[in-house]
Amino acid sequence: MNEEFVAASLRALGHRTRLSIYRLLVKAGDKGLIVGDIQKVLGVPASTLSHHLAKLARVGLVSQGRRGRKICCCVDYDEMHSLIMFLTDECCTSVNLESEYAQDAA
Amino acid sequence: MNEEFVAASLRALGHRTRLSIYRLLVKAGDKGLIVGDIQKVLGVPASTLSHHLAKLARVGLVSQGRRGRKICCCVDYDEMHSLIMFLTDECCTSVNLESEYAQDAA
DNA sequence: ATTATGTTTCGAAAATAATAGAAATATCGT
DNA sequence: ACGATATTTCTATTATTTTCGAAACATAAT
Repeated sequence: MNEEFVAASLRALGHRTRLSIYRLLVKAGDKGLIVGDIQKVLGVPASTLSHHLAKLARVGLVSQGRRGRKICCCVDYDEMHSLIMFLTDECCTSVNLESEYAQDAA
Repeated sequence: MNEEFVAASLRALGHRTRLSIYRLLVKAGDKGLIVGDIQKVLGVPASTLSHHLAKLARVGLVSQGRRGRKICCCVDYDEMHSLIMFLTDECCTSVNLESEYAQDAA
């Protein structure tokens, strides 16, 4: 996770609609959500939604897979964990680092 | 921390230069850094840097205070902690959702 | 007061991102 | 093969962001 990639990931999440999409997918859990269902919930035009999903997928935060003629979207938790880890380790005080070290110590 | 504010904060960090600025300030620690010093390290024109700092300050990730004719910039760790907490609680695994479903089931 | 220093605001250009309708693509059911 | 459904790609428009020089502003030193 280099700085450029982290910035791109944060930028992907740093948009109202995309953050809503992401949180919706988190709520949906492992089985994910069909693009059409996301559209119904958020009321975004199909092409706009597709554009936003592509942006989330490009940085690996969301994965997509075809299921018949529908496409299922899923959160990639590893990616979010890496992101949170970066923010915690590289963008926080040593207070946080202490707790991490504590885990190592324990 | 509502969704709109979180999106704005992520957007503020989702830019190469601004993420570099932020990390630089984290490294600097509690005493922070003078704008001019940030400029020397990153080699960004003064007006551009000022614009980026304003963007980080607007969402509270960075605070600025005048010290004589210089201006000192400091990371606001609470803000970053809130952000990380949001991502952890609202954008992570179903561990959280289970507890939600658990409420329904209970 | 004047000058030097550090930073911001102004203003305008260039780059990037967001939006969405229409056409294209992929798959299913018949 | 054909029509229906789900989604993407194309294309264009509009909106936002980034960039940075020049001018303005604030403070300090003389």
